[in-house]
Amino acid sequence: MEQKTYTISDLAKEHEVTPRTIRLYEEIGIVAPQRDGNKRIYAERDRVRLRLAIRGKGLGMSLAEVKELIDMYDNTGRDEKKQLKRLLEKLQERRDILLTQRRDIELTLAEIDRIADKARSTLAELERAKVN
Amino acid sequence: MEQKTYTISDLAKEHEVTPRTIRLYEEIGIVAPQRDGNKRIYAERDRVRLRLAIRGKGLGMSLAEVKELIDMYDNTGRDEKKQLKRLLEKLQERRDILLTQRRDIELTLAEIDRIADKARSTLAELERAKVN
DNA sequence: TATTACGTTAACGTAAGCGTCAATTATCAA
DNA sequence: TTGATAATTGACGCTTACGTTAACGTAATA
Repeated sequence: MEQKTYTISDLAKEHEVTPRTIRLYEEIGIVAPQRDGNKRIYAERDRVRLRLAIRGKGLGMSLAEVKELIDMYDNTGRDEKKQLKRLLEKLQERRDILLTQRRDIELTLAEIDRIADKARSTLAELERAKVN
Repeated sequence: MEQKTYTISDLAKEHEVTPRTIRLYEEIGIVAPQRDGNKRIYAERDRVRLRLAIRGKGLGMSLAEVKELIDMYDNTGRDEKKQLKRLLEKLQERRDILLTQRRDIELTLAEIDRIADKARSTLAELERAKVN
């Protein structure tokens, strides 16, 4: 089975980030491309990890947190009990944070809808009053 | 109706931030306490805005974005059409972002549950095998 | 009165997350 | 061969969001 590969600008365009960003993520250890001379060759695995990283960032995680979490995704299997327990703890922590965030999003969405409704009705009044 | 007021450390403790943070938020315009001599006196309005700010931060907003959004919460009423339309646009933008975030949270939660299940069953196997 | 707690401003420090050159190399089409 | 295009490695700079002294004032309490 042939592996599909990507250049840095392939991934940059696809994810709407700059190459600089991807190189930074490599420095941190989020991606680990192969080399063809001095060109970086990214595998599907890198692509997935990049996507996960960007998603995590969008949720407010630091790159360090992102790396930790993503490494865990890859890490399943062949682990000692201690590692596995640690993994489960970490997952639980992140889960709690995500649940809090989801709740905060619901709260904020509700606020926004409330404000928007108000604004729309005020606007409608102005229209009726012909205050253009 | 008497107004309840708070000191900076009241709010700091309640929201688990340092006074330094609250003073920074004042500089930015998120809160605007009264003064008693050179002591800051926070009203309920400040408390609400601080809470909203912290919530927004937890969702990955910058303080500038937070301020913009919070100001809009306060701004309803006595507005011209143009302002109202601008407000509605901004609310829509933020709404879209929140919906994306919510979806990303669902995706991440699903991933976490998948990994956790796997880890738990691996752990159970190790237990059975008495590899302690 | 001395201590403790809490408040103030001012200023420097720092980690994160890139942007932005600069100087260079490699590739590919015309 | 000559550009044009894309890639590379530094290296410096910048913004955000605070932390962390320092140096000092005030107010209640022992």
